[in-house]
Amino acid sequence: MDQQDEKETAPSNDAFQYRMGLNDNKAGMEGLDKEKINKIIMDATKGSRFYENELKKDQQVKQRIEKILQQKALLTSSQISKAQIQVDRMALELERRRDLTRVIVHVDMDAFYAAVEMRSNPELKEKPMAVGSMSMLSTSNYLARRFGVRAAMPGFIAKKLCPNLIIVPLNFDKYREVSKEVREIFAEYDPNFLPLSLDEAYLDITDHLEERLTWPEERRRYVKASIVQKDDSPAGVATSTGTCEPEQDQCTSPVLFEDSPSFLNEQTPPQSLPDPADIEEPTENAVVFGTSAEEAVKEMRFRIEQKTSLTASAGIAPNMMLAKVCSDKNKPNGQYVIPHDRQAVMDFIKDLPIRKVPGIGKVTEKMLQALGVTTCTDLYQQRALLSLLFSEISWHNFLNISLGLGSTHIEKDGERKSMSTERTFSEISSAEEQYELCRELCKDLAEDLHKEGLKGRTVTLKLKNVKFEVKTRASTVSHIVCTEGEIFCVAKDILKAEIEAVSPEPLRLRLMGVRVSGFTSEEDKKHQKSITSFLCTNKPANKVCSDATEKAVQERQAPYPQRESFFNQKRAARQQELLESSVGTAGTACTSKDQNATFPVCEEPKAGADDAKEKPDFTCPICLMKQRDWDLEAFNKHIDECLSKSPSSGFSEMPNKEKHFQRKLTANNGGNESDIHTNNLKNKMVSITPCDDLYDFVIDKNTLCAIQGDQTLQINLKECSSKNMSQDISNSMALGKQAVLKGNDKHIKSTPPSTSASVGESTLICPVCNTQQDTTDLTTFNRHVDICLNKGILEELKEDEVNTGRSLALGIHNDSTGKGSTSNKSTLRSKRPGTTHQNPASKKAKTNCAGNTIERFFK
DNA sequence: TTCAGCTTT
DNA sequence: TCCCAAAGCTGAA
Repeated sequence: MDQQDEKETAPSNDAFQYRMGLNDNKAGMEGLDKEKINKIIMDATKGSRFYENELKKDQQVKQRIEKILQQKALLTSSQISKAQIQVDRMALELERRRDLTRVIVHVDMDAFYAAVEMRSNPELKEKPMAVGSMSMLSTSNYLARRFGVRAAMPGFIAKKLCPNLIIVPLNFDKYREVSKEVREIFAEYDPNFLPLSLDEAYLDITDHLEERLTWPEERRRYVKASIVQKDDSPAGVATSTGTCEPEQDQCTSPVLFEDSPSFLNEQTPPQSLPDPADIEEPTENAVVFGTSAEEAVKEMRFRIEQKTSLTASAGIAPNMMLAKVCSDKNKPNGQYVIPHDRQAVMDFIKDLPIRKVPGIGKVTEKMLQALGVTTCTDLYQQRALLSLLFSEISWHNFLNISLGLGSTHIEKDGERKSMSTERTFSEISSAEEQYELCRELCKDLAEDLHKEGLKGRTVTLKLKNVKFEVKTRASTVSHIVCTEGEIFCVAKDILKAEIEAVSPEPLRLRLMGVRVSGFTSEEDKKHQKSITSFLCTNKPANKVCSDATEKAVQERQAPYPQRESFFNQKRAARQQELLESSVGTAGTACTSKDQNATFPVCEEPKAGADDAKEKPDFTCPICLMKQRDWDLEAFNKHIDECLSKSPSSGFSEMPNKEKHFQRKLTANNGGNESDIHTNNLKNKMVSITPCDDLYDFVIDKNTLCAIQGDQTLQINLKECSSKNMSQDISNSMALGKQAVLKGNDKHIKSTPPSTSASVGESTLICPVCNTQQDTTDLTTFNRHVDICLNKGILEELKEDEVNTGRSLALGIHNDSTGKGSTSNKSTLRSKRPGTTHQNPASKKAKTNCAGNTIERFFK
């Protein structure tokens, strides 16, 4: 927003002078002069931790400058001449491609938030006011700016500059509402306009202008409406009747500047003087706008003001870079145009300070200044030098700027690349509170991600300590994360590592943020769906398939008999048991929804057997890419390559069918967690057979975290008694409990399904065949489970083959049809749940448990 | 490629 | 008592 128009124009060696800006201090006006403002700010900040950190950052910039100057000193004249030739060649090419045909407009609302607030409360118009809080201001009105009160300044400092300053809290809903009205107008000039924020947008009005030429005068005629200030009630549409004279008291347009020129009397800057033939005389309250770009933009601004009683400034130029610079030129409530010819562009660029150019900020300005570059002319003259000292991207950018070039087509941003949330607070030093906060952030972020249907693989934790030092720590996991639990599982490990890094000192934080990036593309998602539904026969419908998909799937399945997988049969049996055992008890273990969830509702849409034969659809189980038109050999080779590329990891990356094995859950978390609080959990097998299925399990010191789709179950192990823990776990799962279970008071009280879980040495129940094993020895038990699993998958694959006509074989043995070849078998190793995620502190130390290797390949 | 920090808006 | 969100760049590993 208006941070741009508040961009400091004068560079400074002082870390704080950047808060200075235009201080127009008109004669007779109340306000402060520059020195006074500087002094007040300095007094208010000097010695603070923030100040110390700013000085530190300043030092770092100085070091960068020194480095670049050293590099410069090493350059020979021949290097520079060589570079000159290259750069000039490039400049020539850029010149050749210069496009002056588009008419790009950058529109920026004046002091937007402040103006909206003043519109709501006209009393504020006569007072210095700002929008924000004591910690930070978003913007200020022009009266407050005379005191040096500016955007991005903390409120408490602003108060020192201007004790009478009124600080109004932000109200985004209100700003969004007004923004919507403004955007409706933008859309009439360019339906593909690009909003940058609530108060700023780029428009390409080239097409509009062409069309405009054919418009009759009537279409360019607007009646000036009265603007009666009411709370949040802007003026009627511009063409409405019943207007009042501008001189009347109620007609307070524009809202922002009582001393600014009224719209129609506005002093047009010399460059933007319209062709006298172009503008037509207003008659009474009507005004007719001409057909030129300037007239169209004036009309747009007029309509914005009429509709919202807020003013906007605009820049008109052949490209986005120039348009943006222009919109700042006659701010507030003005516009500026650069005619569409090369000379006009070069004239405009000539003395333009580089700092005015979007993309060149405080640091870049200082670096360039150290090299003697302050204007765009300097930028052009030093082009060879810059090409040797800066990265390619940077010097290309500099060259473009110095030629007055910029993007000529307005492109909406591509797909979002990350999503984050962060919070600033007064110091938090207790680890417990930090984890709690981290969870809260994960929760918020998960909700936001859910709204946009995003899932990513990289979780970044941002921490700012009380010394204002910012740290970011990222962790990329092999599985997709999107739920609170999934994000938290990664984030909390990063946090833990950071807490431990400063131990025994506490980590003293003032900000924490969580970000998720590395989003799966639409294609990935599709393939992900394809592979998971292929491999998973028991995922609750809403977790993987949309309702529509599910319906379609079911319809497509209709001609085929409902097939029960080995696992499903076992599950169904357990369900039955569960239901029977819970009859008559309060708090039934499984809801009807749960029951539904145990039946195959999310199968891969199956084409008929013939179809399958005709159109082999090889989806690689590793990279999830559909490998169409490949022959078997190529496909297997592809999988082998994928496997060799794919990082070894915990079970979380396994396709869902393999996740069945996760129920063989060891409570030993990589060895370091030997102090698992609970009672006998250490190195013990926790066999969990919940009525719902396919959970990811994560155990840390105190928490067992079971994740399934959007559901996250957390069981605080610390607060579970060893006797009841298995029940706690199974109960939670049986009820699909989503709440965080904490403390005994929150434990589920209903009668537990007695057979679904077991803990400890006395009862080990095989999660596959569901029978109790007469052993307390872990190895023996694991062996049994392995045998069961292999048996199970074999049966299931056979069934699959019968039902789909697709031939599958187990790589560890011969294929069951006798037609397979083991020579080029591809292997998909299902890993034991040693670790479920990467611990940032020991990223490389992933646990790979032996045994239970399922090798399968598709044929 | 990934990560961490920085810059910019 | 000095914000928040997102993107892009850079240098290092």
